[in-house]
Amino acid sequence: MMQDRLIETAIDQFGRLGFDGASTRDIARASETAMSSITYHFGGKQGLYLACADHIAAKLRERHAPSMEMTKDAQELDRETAIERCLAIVDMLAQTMLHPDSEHWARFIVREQQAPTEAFERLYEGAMQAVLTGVRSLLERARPDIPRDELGAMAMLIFGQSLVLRAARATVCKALGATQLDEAEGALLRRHIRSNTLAILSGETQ
Amino acid sequence: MMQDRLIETAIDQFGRLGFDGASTRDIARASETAMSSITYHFGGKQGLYLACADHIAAKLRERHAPSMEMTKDAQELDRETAIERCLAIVDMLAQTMLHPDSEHWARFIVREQQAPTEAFERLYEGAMQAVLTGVRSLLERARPDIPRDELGAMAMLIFGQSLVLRAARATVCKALGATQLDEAEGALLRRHIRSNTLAILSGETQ
DNA sequence: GTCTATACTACGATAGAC
DNA sequence: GTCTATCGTAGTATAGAC
Repeated sequence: MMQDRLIETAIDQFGRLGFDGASTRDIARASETAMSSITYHFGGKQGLYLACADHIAAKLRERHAPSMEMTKDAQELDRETAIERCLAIVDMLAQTMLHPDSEHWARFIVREQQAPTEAFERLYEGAMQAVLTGVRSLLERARPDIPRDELGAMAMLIFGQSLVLRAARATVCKALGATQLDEAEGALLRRHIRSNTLAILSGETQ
Repeated sequence: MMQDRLIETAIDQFGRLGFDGASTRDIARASETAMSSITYHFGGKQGLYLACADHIAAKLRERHAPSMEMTKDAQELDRETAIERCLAIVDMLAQTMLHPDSEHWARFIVREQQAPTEAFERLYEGAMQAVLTGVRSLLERARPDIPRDELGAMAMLIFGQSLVLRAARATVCKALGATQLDEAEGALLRRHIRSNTLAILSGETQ
């Protein structure tokens, strides 16, 4: 399908060059079609951009479906199980950030975070919101000492350890003395993320 | 000075729109000068871009000079003092990420992280490297159980909690149910960053 | 040093053939 | 549904007046 082909290419180009930097000419050429196909299928550059956001949200939702399953019965879990599930979800997120496939669309998302447009709403409501809500309900069991309205903040701070692997990838590589993050570095980082998160979640219950 | 005026405007525009999205016409107009001033002072758009990176590095270096002072004698510190200083530096970083002034240049940096150019080298060598090295030496005292070649990774993961406040600002706001991060949200986040980091640094020494 | 004027290139959108 | 051709706009760079 030509539409998917265009979207895949566009996510890469938009992520790399930004909305203005990317050119519909180049996207069409790389997809081996005419520029006017974009007008036909998506109505224009803006329409293609939003279609990219929807596509990414769907991928994300699919990828984190197993994590979501683990948060369904959060209310009934004991503390240790809740902690263990949090660790599993955080590790899943870390793996996503380390996975080469995430390179293209992660750039797209990070860009939207800086200057949110309608595309960010689609990303958030289409995928992020569910993960955030799920983890929040697990944190409620794992850290009953924390007020409920502060759990969202805690979730984001914990996620930060994983998100930094994409959002500040260049610096992470420098810090590790590596040119890229492959199997060895990934394992090391995941190990530390796990033990750090465990330390945080095992914190005082008062 | 017209050069500074152009740089300030350019950091904002480049950060917001990316290298291609920003236009020298607009930057010149917003700086109330002619477009050809950019050619004269910086040689062209690319030169202006690199000058922005140098300017940001200098600002960062200045801002974190006190933190750097605290890492000078890291070798001689006892564990508790090393931990306390780490917490202070991490809090300083969090404050930087929360400070409204960082909005403009933080966007610039995050952009460079995604697709590093020569500007990233200038940012890293001009400012980030020193902070990273300093914190690594503190971590060596705070967590003697961690192999030395893994301390860079640890530093970045800990920083991640603060960096996420800029890199994923839009999602952080959603998670807090806020439209922006002001005094109240900032205090809450800093408090949790501190206690999370303390939990991590107080970890097993084997 | 700073301006105006201009040359040249590339962009997105669209009309119309097939 | 996909192509080619073209229009109008906006980009950077540069030459030359002051």
